[in-house]
Amino acid sequence: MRAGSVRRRFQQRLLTWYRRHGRDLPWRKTRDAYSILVSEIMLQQTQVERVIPKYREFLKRYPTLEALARAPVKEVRRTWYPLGYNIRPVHLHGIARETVARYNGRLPSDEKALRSFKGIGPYTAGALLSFAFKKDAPILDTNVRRVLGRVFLGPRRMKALRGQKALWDLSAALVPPGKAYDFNQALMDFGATWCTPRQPRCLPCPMKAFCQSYPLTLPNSDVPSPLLLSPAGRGRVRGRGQR
DNA sequence: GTCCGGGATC
DNA sequence: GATCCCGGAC
Repeated sequence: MRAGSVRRRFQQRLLTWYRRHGRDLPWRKTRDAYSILVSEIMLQQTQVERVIPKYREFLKRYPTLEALARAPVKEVRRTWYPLGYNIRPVHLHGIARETVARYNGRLPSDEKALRSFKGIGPYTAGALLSFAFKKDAPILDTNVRRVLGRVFLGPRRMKALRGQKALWDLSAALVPPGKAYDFNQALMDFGATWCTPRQPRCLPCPMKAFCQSYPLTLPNSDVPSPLLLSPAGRGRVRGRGQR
């Protein structure tokens, strides 16, 4: 199968999967860049279920970037509690103030300016470009890394991977022009709810015909082999992941 | 009780 | 690579 063909099938199948299985999340109902920024900062290292109520509370208290910029940072930290990683509200507040001071209150929509803010790294920049500004930008977080690694590379080439550039390039090559928003949201949902770290749903997976990791069996879902349980075996076992 | 997962910073 | 925080899996 040619690479371009796999790419198109992946795009098409992912978007079809998303129409049926995509999550209904509050930050997908808005076009307001500031609201999307708040959601993305909250979603760094924090699960969706914990973010949802705090996202609503935060936006009620600070409905606009200007309102957030006016607030004392100490109060913003209190509002943030108990989401954790408490440098994040400080960064978010700094982004709001800097945007008011340097960008006339409008979040910049180019990557370089976004990355210049503390608290916006490679992932969040891509998320803002595609989700808030509807640009054809790639994203790469651990969900996406896992999905693309499994489907396009397989375990061998994944292991051989050094940095992340190859996966960024792959993510970029996959974005269907004009559909980055839906496609990237779909990638996130697929990684979070389907192609999960543990017990991925391989059997009903729409990608299994061309997935480089199908069928995936995790080390800890194996039936314990007699070798591992025997006295001779036990002495040589070093935790999970034996090959 | 311990381990795993998860972006950005330094 | 260490650090930040916490929920959930085991």
